[in-house]
Amino acid sequence: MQAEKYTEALHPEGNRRRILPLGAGCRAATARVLETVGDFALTQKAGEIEAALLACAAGDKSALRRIYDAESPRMIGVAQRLLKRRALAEEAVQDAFVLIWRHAARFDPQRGAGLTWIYAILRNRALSILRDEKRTETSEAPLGEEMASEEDDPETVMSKLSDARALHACLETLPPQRRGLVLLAFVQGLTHGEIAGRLGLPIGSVKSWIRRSLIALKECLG
DNA sequence: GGTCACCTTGGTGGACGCGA
DNA sequence: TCGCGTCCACCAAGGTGACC
Repeated sequence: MQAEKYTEALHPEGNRRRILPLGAGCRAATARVLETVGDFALTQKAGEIEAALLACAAGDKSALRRIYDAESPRMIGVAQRLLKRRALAEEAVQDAFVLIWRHAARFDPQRGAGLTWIYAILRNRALSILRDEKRTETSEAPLGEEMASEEDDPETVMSKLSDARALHACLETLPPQRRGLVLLAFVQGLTHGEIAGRLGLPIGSVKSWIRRSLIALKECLG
């Protein structure tokens, strides 16, 4: 497996066990939220990630290592949020880094932020794994479905980034505190309890705010 | 809108049985 | 006796309805 091979290269000591839920699907929105909760690191790091991606495109393996060290814990958190299972989340992250390395040359900073590109690939890979899991559960699933590998193509991923703009616009309509809650829950992967603890709110309020915010987002998206 | 209580779901660990 | 698989109870987290 290429993914396993690459994970070995990234972590020769085999130490891959780290959980730190945090991620970004939309850099601008996330940066604003993180600013709200007092974390400026992401905005500063975004430039470093893009630089590392460009270095990867030039064949610099250490650059990929830097991205892995900086983002893999958060990526696992995001993937785990989607896939529920730690093992699948790690698999998704490994696959994502293989794709990132393979297609780094196609990354275009003019079309989107590096973090956005990385997390779009990760999210897409996680969803593909999720589909595969469901497919194995239901043997009668149609065979002619679109192959996951096609969607894994970063070019396709990049083209889909525009679809996120509608969601981004709808997020903008939410009050900042509500937007922050939604992103903390679904982008950073924090549990309701963690959010409640961090913001000093009753857990019931966190649940209600998230729920009502999601309803508002659904209405906004039509 | 904020909060609480209840229900559902998924993960985890221990107990138990079975076969080598 | 040991290893493995299955079952079950418990717990944490998410979702939802209802009350204030």
